Amino acid sequence: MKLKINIISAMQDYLKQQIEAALRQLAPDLDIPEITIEKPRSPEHGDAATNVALTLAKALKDNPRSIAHKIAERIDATSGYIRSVDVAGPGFINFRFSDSWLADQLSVAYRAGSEYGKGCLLVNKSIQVEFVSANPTGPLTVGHGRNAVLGDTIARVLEWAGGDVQREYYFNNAGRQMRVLTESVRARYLQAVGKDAEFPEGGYEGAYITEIAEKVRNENGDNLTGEEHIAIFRKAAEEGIFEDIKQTLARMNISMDSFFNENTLYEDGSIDKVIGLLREKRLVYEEDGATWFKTTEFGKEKDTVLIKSSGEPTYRLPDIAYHINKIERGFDLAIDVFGADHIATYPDVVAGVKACGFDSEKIDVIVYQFVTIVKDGKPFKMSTRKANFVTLDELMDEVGADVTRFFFLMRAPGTHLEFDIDEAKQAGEKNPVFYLQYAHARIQSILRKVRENYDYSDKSLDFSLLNHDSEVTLIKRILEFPDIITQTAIQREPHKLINYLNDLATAFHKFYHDCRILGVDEQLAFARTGLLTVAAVVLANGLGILGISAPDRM
RNA sequence: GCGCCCGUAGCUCAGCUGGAUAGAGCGUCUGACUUCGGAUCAGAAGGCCGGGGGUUCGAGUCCUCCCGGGCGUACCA
Repeated sequence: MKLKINIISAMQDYLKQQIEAALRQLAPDLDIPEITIEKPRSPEHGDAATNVALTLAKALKDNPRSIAHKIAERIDATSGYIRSVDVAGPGFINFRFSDSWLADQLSVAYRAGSEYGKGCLLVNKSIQVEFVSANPTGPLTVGHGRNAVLGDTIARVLEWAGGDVQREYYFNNAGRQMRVLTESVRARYLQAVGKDAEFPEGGYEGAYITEIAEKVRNENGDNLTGEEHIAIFRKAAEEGIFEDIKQTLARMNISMDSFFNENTLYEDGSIDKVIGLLREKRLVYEEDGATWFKTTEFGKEKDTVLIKSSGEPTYRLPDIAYHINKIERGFDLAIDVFGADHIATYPDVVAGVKACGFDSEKIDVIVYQFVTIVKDGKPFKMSTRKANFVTLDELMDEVGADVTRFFFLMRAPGTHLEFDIDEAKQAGEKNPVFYLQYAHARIQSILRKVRENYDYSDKSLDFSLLNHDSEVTLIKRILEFPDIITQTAIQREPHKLINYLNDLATAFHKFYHDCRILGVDEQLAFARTGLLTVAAVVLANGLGILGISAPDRM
């Protein structure tokens, strides 16, 4: 389905219907194409425009402008929806919304109150968003931040579109990573109690490892030197790190609904079942002691190992089983959020799920490009193992959770994000997030003053009094909000919501400079108060979807 | 080598899936309230949209070939 943003959908439907009716009169035999209505870039071209006349020039054997005129004169401009229809440029038809229609729509938004913007696109859809999914080998880093914030924000916007959303964190506490981690903790422990321990090759060097080792020592004493105590270190490492991770997420306004341990897929036989199903389809074979998946059948250059000759599965096998598990749990849609480095696994998983007879269409992926950390003016290479990373907690200590979330969301997921630590730190007052928050706080301040000075009542608000350019611009922005949410939910690109909120805040600030509330005619003052009430709702709701606070004072 | 992503103002990035004169923030320069919050607003400067071909009424957007970055391309996760 083609869906254009920035056009109020009711208006869009109305215009389409009008144009179709005109076309049926003009050319009864014509196969009417999908009519696109868009918002022109320049306000001079009206509030909405269509290019049908240009696209139909060939089919109708007429020049676009002539067609456009014929359509335009068959459209009723006195219906209440629009106040003008014009033909312009090479054959565009431009429409202008009527003041009364805008006032009516604003009134609808006003009555919706804090619910304004909620949609029904995904109502009755159960959706799972899986994100973060970092194995418990260390604190979350700035690198994980983009994943976490994107996943949570997309979950929020899907909820606003009516979806029933579950946030899930998938982890593996049984693989090689965890063994190395455990060995690292144990080595630090042994060193602490004065034993001559060799630090494992490629072990985790962060200070948090030493802290966990210290904790084990405090709780269990100095006698865990034998190999038989390894489980204690493992458990301490996993639990300690997971606690940190959950706290970090909570600080960022993120709360998971479920944690899924990869291990359950082994325990409940899912792994064996997948291998069995793939074997039935003759997509699996043994070679060199390993079990291979015939990914060449799906256009890949090489087949892929599912079970190593050591008998240990690669991560791809549980990944397939896990996604089948999601579908079996009944989700209508299962979204994965992962970084560009995992892109290669996605086709294998989809192919595996499909081959096992499940509907892989229900799986969707959001791939985001890497975050380049810039520190002291130069790129900063990070590695969890080497412990030369910046943790999310450190970042939030410096700039706060709101700024952190905003930075990760302000760019399209598909583009590389440059996160300049120094800039974020010194951002302070000029930070873009404050522009939005300030607009909200400023409106709240005005609303407080109105309550102090007037006996404000919304019983008989007359929004048709709002005719100033700045008022009309703000109203139009406000009316775009529900469509922006729908669009963001479909495209899963939260930066579009940010751009919109920026435009909205700009429209408000402009209004503020041009139009006063205190001291003008009371009916007008009340209408403006109503307008600002809705503007504040949109800012608060928009920021809420981004997981960012909307302060009343700052 | 092959696959995916990216290349737009000095810097960081938008650009509504092919529309009209390519935008914003930061930075630079110039202006603006004796009343609602100057964390604001108005204006200026700044561009061969990496480059060449092509597709059509129309290309930053689509196809192709180069150039330049990132990430994959493991019996690592």
